[in-house]
Amino acid sequence: MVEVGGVAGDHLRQYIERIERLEEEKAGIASDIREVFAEAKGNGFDTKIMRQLIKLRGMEESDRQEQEYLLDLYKRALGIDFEPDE
Amino acid sequence: MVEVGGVAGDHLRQYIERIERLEEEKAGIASDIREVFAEAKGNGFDTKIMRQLIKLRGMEESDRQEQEYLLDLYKRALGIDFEPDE
Amino acid sequence: MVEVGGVAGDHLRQYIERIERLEEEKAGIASDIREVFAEAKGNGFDTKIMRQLIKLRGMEESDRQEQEYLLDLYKRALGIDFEPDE
Amino acid sequence: MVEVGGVAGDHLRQYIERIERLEEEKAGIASDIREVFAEAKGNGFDTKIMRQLIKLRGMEESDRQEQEYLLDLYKRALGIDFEPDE
DNA sequence: CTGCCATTTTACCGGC
DNA sequence: GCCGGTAAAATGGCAG
Repeated sequence: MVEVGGVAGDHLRQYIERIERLEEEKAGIASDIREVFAEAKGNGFDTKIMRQLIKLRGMEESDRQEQEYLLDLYKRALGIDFEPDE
Repeated sequence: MVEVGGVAGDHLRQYIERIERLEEEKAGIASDIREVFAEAKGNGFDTKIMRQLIKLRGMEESDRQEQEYLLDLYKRALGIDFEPDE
Repeated sequence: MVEVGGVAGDHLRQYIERIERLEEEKAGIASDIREVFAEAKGNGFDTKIMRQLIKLRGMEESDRQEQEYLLDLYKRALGIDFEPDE
Repeated sequence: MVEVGGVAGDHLRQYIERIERLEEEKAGIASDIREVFAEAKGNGFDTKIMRQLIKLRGMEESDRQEQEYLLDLYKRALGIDFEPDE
């Protein structure tokens, strides 16, 4: 890419403007997501837990199992039990 | 949030699904952005510089204002009560 | 706080310098922590799991239970099971 | 990491405990910093402005260099192959 | 595959 | 004491 102010420059500008437009859209959607969380929070839901849930749902089952397995393994290695009701 | 399987559960599900849909859209746009970068790269543009250009353009306003704000605070801290209008 | 360049200014400077010194120390320790993680990683440990473990250990038992309870509740509200071995 | 309760477990425990000790130190210093801010506030200083001052001082070098780097990239992007030394 | 960078998440602080 | 916004940490994704 050598030309500036010429054809290549125009192309560069077009790429950049397309990207900027897309990023605006992306930011708008991120804003929508924040709004939904805010609304849920306003109705008494715990957004932190909601985020955990969404992450779990999005996770491949195998990944989730692998992670649980490792965490359990490490707990054992440390001799921790973390009984739910103790 | 107390009901399970009842009204609250429905609301929760709706929030989660709305968010997941929005996140899909967002991921789609992120993918579009990547494609534009890839195309630009294929035409000989340096994507790293493009990213910096975009970042710079995005900062020009918001960040410059932040800088001015900081400088203003700084001046106030150095010149408190020296200005007539305080 | 009205004087600048006088007694109050000196005090301000001293406070700021004390804080900056403390923040340097803090940054140094943060760096040490990163090093330990890096070493552990080099010996085959999964640092993400380690972080989870450390967080669990540092958590109040009551908080941990509350969080687990809520996550379980929300899962039920969505009708998710997440059986460990299915 | 395969051994549990064996050598690997001991290593894990040692890493975790080292990190926890370091994090305690870090938390202690953070607490010191809070105290200094509190004392300054008690003597009539505005902690928000103090924080901005500290941030500004910290940015002066690193961030200014970043700005210069960005501007340099920018100029290169606008003037590629116009400079003799490229 | 490793390091880097952007995004996301968490923790903190000040105001109401 | 909560809530909002703001800074730090951590996770994930991408380029090289």
